[in-house]
Parts: sequence; structure tokens; C-alpha cells
Amino acid sequence: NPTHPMISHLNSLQIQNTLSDHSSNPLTSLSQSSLSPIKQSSKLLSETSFESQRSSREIEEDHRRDKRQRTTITPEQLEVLYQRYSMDSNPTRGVLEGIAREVGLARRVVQVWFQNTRARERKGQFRSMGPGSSFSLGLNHLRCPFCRALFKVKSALDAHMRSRHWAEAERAGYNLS
Amino acid sequence: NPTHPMISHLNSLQIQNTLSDHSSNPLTSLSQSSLSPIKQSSKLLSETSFESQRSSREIEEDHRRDKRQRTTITPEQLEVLYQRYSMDSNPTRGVLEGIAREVGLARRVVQVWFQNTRARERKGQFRSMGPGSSFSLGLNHLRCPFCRALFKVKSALDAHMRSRHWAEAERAGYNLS
DNA sequence: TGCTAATGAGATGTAAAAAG
DNA sequence: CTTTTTACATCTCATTAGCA
Repeated sequence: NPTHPMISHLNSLQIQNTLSDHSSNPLTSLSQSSLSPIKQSSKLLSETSFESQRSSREIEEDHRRDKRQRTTITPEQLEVLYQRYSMDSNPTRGVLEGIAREVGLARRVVQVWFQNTRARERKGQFRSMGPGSSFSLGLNHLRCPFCRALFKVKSALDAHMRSRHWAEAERAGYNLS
Repeated sequence: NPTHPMISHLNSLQIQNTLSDHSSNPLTSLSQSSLSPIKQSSKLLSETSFESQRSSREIEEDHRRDKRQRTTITPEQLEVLYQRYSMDSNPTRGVLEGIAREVGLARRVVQVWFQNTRARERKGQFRSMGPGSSFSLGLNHLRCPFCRALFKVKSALDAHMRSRHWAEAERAGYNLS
């Protein structure tokens, strides 16, 4: 199966990302394709970062393929993801990128995983995971007053409110200190 | 709103897919006709970090891309910005530059942020901020008698009046010594 | 087939650009 | 500078489709 996303991990390349706090970089780029006038139905999928080594020829082939690419997330990766999720189900962009690097998946893949997991939890279809995991649903009990985001630790909720609901929180009299 | 015939709809809503992920975005198609060359001085933005993964091909494409570049301001940077804003919502050019250096963003980006934030505050969408911050909306109550600038501390207002409204202040009998 | 990764539409917030 | 508009990033929710 050629579609297998090689979840391997040799992506240690690109270590950058000055996590060195404070001078955080603005992250430029990020644009998305402006698709061609020709409809081109299923567009390119998010590829894991390390796939950047693919030749343009290969990428072109991907274009032609109209099959949706499904990433297979390994149990080891899930373990990490759930652990991070339990601390903060709504990570900021920077944190998300760190997690992506840690598990070796494209940022977009991790982002989608978090979105789907939040949705799943909301619907009550949450599932504690794999072997040895101590994570369990009911414990993620802090819900953001302004959206449905859930958090396990207050500090994470605070950070979330500060970055996403600043105005409302202020108006409502929350003390985010 | 009939504005720019050119850039306008290139990517207006249609299939939209904004979501996807970028970063490795082929952007194959398309001619990309001429179109105005965005001025964007060469390295307005920090190319620090992350860019390492960009290939020369991608960089080249950037050159002919006419898309708008949106900076992502991190929560840490916002924290600093709002703190400064609380002291003086209308910083002079020099101060603005210092702030820009402190947060690691281009002066222009910070300037725009201040403009947008002042506008937001006027519209009542203001937010005060995070932990440790003593700033809170209603407290930004010193308004310049000659323009709409707002300040939290009198010294900042005075400095502002000295640099921008010297004549009027003099005439009006203010003692700015 | 069930679980879930990926998509897409609609909504929201806001950085950047345009207009005044 | 301000005000208004554009466009991009991200979220939710509903749905589609890939794989064990």
C-alpha cells in the first residue's frame, strides 16, 4: 500500500522553532493553496512534514490521486496525544507544533486529531485509551465558560481564556490571575 | 464592495478549504498572472526559525505569490503588547520601535496592532489581560484633550501632549513643564 | 463494519489593506 | 491617524470514507 504515510520518525530534521520563549517567532508563511480554476476535487492532503523529501514528481502523482489519505496513528503516538490532551484539550498553535514534533506527525494531523477528540468527548463517546493509560474521561472536568473547550488543569483553562476569550472574560469579571 | 477587481476573488469563498495545511503547499497550478507585486520589503518578517524547512522552490514561489501575509501573534507577545498598551495606547515612533524589538515583531506589525487595538477599544471590544496584569478596561481613562488617545498614567499623557500637541496645550493653558 | 481520520461549510476573531 | 473591508487562521458540527 503506497498510501501508507510512513509514520516513522525520522523527522528529527528541523529542530528549529525557537521554543526559547520570549522571542517567539511569528511564524510566517502558511498559506493555503488557491486551488486551480479547475475544480480538482480532493485536494492535497496534509502530508507529514518529513515527506517534504518527496520529489515534485511524487507530489504531482498525489495530485492525480483522488483518494483520501488516512494516517494511521500508532498506539505509542496515541499515548502521547492523550496525555497532552488531558492537560489541555485546546493547545495553542505553538504547543500544538511541539506535540506534532514530539509524536512525529504533521501539525495538521495533530490539529485534526484534537478537533475530532474534542468533538468525540463532547458527544460523550470518549474512550480512555490504551494500555497503561491513566487517562479517563470524567476527570477532564473544567469547561471553558465561553466555549465548549475542556481542560484538566486550571492553568490550561486560564491560558485558553486569556488567549481566546479575553474580552468576554474581562467583561464577565473573571480574574485570570 | 467593489474593490480590487484583481485580488478580490481569487480565493473568495468557493471551495474554501482554508483549512488545510499549508506548509508544504504545492500550489502547483496556475498561472498567476502578473498582478501587483506586493511591496513588502524584503524581510519584513522574521525568518527566524522555522523557515529552515523551506526549499528554494518554495521560496521562489513566495516571490510570485500575491497573497497576504498574516502574522500570528503569540499569547506571550500579546501579554507584552497589552501591558505596554495599558501604559500608553499611542506610543511615539521611538517607543513603538522599542516594543517591536522587545516582542520580536516588525515595527509595522506592532504599529498595526496598536491601531487595530485602539479601534477595537473604541468599539467596546476591548479586553484587558491576563495574569498579573493590573490593566482593566475601564481604567484606561485618561484621554488626551486634543485627540482620542488614551493613557493610563498621567506622565504618558503629558509626554504625548508635549510631543504632539505642544501648541494647543500652550494656548489652552496646560502646564507641561 | 465500527471506529475515526479527513473534509467541507459556516461562524468567529483579527492582522493587514484600503479608503477617508 | 481612523474607519471600513478583506482575507486568513481556527473552531465547531455534520458528514464522508479508509482501514484493522
